[in-house]
Amino acid sequence: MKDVAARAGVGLKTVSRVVNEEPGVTPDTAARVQAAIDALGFRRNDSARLLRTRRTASVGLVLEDLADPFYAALSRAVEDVARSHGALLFTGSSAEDPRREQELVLAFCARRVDGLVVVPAGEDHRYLLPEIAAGVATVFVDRPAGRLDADVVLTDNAGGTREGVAHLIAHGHRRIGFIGDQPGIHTAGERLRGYREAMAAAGLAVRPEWYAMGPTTPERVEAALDAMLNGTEPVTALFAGNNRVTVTAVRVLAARPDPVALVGFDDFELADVLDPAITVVAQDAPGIGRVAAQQLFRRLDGIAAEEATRTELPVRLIERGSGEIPPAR
Amino acid sequence: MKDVAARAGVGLKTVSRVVNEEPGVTPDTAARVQAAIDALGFRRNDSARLLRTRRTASVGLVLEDLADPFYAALSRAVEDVARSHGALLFTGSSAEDPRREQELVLAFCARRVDGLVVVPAGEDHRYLLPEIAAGVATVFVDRPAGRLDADVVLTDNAGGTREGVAHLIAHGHRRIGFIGDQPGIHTAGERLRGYREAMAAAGLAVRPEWYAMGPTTPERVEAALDAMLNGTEPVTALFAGNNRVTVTAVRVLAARPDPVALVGFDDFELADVLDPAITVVAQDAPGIGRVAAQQLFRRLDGIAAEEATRTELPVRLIERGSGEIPPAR
DNA sequence: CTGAAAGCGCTTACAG
DNA sequence: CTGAAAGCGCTTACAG
Repeated sequence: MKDVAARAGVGLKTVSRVVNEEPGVTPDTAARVQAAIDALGFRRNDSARLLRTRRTASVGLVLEDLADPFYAALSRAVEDVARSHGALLFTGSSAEDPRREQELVLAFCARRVDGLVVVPAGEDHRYLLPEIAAGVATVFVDRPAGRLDADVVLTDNAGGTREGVAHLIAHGHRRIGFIGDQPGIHTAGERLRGYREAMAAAGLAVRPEWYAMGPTTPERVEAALDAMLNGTEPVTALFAGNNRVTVTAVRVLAARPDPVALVGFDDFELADVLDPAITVVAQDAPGIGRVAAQQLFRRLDGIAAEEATRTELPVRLIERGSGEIPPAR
Repeated sequence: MKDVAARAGVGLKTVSRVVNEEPGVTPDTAARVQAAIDALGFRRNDSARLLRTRRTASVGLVLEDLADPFYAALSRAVEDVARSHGALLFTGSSAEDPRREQELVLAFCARRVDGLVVVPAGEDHRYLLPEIAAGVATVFVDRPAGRLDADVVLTDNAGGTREGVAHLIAHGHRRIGFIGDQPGIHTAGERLRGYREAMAAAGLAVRPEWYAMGPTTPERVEAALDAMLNGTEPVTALFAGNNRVTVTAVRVLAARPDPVALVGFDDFELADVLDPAITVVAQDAPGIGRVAAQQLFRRLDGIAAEEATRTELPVRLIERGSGEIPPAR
C-alpha cells in the first residue's frame, strides 16, 4: 500500500479510501491511485486489515468428520450462511477425539475467528470459558456442550425415535428391538430414551435382550441383532439407532428367510432403491447447520438474547416399505 | 502481550520468548511470565503473529460442493495433510459457478493463505497469475486448470472407463451404451474418450444413439437410457459416466423385465447391498486429496520441481454382479 | 478533499 | 540472559 501511495503521489490514507471505496476522493485522484494499484498488482492484505478492525470475518467449524455425509451436509449449510454474512469458514475434524476437538477450537480462537460452530467430541467444554468471555460467539450443534451453558441446536432425537417406534407399533409389532451407538454419546442416549418412552406409552414391556448399545461396527451390530432374533421372545421389528446400524441391519435381514420390519434413524442415499426400501426417521442436516449458523451470527450482531438457547429441530418419518412390514406369524 | 510484560515486569521480547518456548530465558523469569499469562488469560493472537512471519499456516480449499460425498472425502484428506503440516484449512464451495470460484479463491488469497487446492469450476484461471507470482502455491484437483500451467492431480478417467467397458466386452457384450455428464466437463469428456477407445480396441463400432452426454438429471438420464434400450440395435449393457447416472440407471433398469449389465464410474455407499450389487470403477477420493495436498506442501517447502506436475491416480474395478450379467439373448 | 501520526499484536534484527 | 526499536500492512482518529 505504501508503494501504491508513493507511485500515485498520495498519502496512505487516500489509497485506503480508494481500496475501500470510501467517499471523499476526487475522481482524478482516485483514477491515479487505481492506476498505481493496477500497475503494481496490489491486493489488499485482509489479514492486516482485520488485525486493525478486530473482526476477522471468519468462523470456525469443528465437527466429527468432514467426510461423513451428515456432517458434510451440515458444513455446507454453515458455509452458505457464513458466506451470506461475508465470512469465510475454517473447518476441522475432531475424529471424536476430545483432545483434537480442543486443539482445533483453540487454534481457531488463536486466529481470532469471530465465532465457532462445534459438534462436541469431549464432555467438558469449560476450556472455552475464557474464549467466550473474550467475545468468541459459540454455538454447539448435534450434541450439547459439556459443563457449559451455551447455545445448542439439536435434532429431536427422543421425539423422532418415539415416532418411529410408534409407527412400528401401529403396524402391529409388540416385540421391537433397538440397536444404538455407544451409550455415552448424547444422541444415542436420547434415542434409547425415545424407544423406551414409545414402548411404555403403548403399555409394552421391554425385555433386556431387545436393546443393545455399543460401537456401530458390523460385527457387534450383527451379533446384537442375532441375539434379538433368536431369543425365546424374538423381535419382529427393529429400530436402528443410526445410519451405520441401519446398513448392517439391512445386510443381515436380507439373509434371513422371514421378513423383519425395520425403521432407521437418519436417512441415507439409495434408501429408496433397496428392496424393501427403507423407512427412516430423517434428520435435517442442512437445517441444523443453517439454524446453528444463523444463531451464531445473531450473537455476533448482538441481536440474540443474553441467555443460551436450545433449539430442537423436528424429524420427518419417511415411509418406504421396510417399516410397514407386518409382524411375522 | 504488553499487559503480560508489564505485569511480569519484563520486556515484550521476553514474553514472546516464553510464549514461543524459545531458549535463553531463566527458569525464574519464565515462571514469572507464565504466571502473568495465566492471571491475565493471555492467548497469543496468531493473526498478528502471522502478519509478521509472513506465513499464515493456512490453506484454502475450493471445491464444487462440500456436501457431495466425493468432495467431502477429498476435503477430509486435504485437512489431514494440512494438519500434519500445522496448517488450518479454509473451505468453500463454488457450486460449479466460475464467478463464485474466483471470489472464493481471491478471498483466500486476500487472507494470504500459503496455498490453494482448487477443483476448477471455470475455464480460465489466468486471474490466478498475479497470486501465483506473489507466491501462493496452487494445486488443481479433479480437473486441470484452464489456460494456466499448474500442478494438477486427476483420476485416470479415460483409463478407468476403458477398463470398465473392456470388462463388459469381456463378458460378451457388443452393444454397449454410455451416458455421461455435460460434455464441457473435463472428466466427462475423458470418460467418453475412454469408452470410444475401449470399443475401438475391440473392433466394435459405436452407433450415435449409444452414447449421450448432458445434465445428470433423472429425467434426462432416463430418456437417454430408454432410447438406447428401445432402438433398432438396443444395447445389452450400460456404462454410467458418474454416480448420479448410475443411481438413475439402477432405478430404470430395475423396472425392466430383461436384465441389462451395468458398470458405473465412481463407487457409492450401499452399491454392494443393491440387487444386483453394482460393479463400479472406483475413484480414490481421499487419495486424490492427499496427493494434491502433499504436492502443495512440497511446493511450499520449496522441494518441488519448477515445472508443473500432472498426476493421474489409478482406479479400481470392483466386480459386484451388475457388470457380470451376460448379454440378453 | 487529503494526509501524518499512532496503533492493531505480534516478530525481527540488534545491541547490551 | 534480556529488552528497546522498528516494522509486518493495514485502519482509526484527527488535523488541516
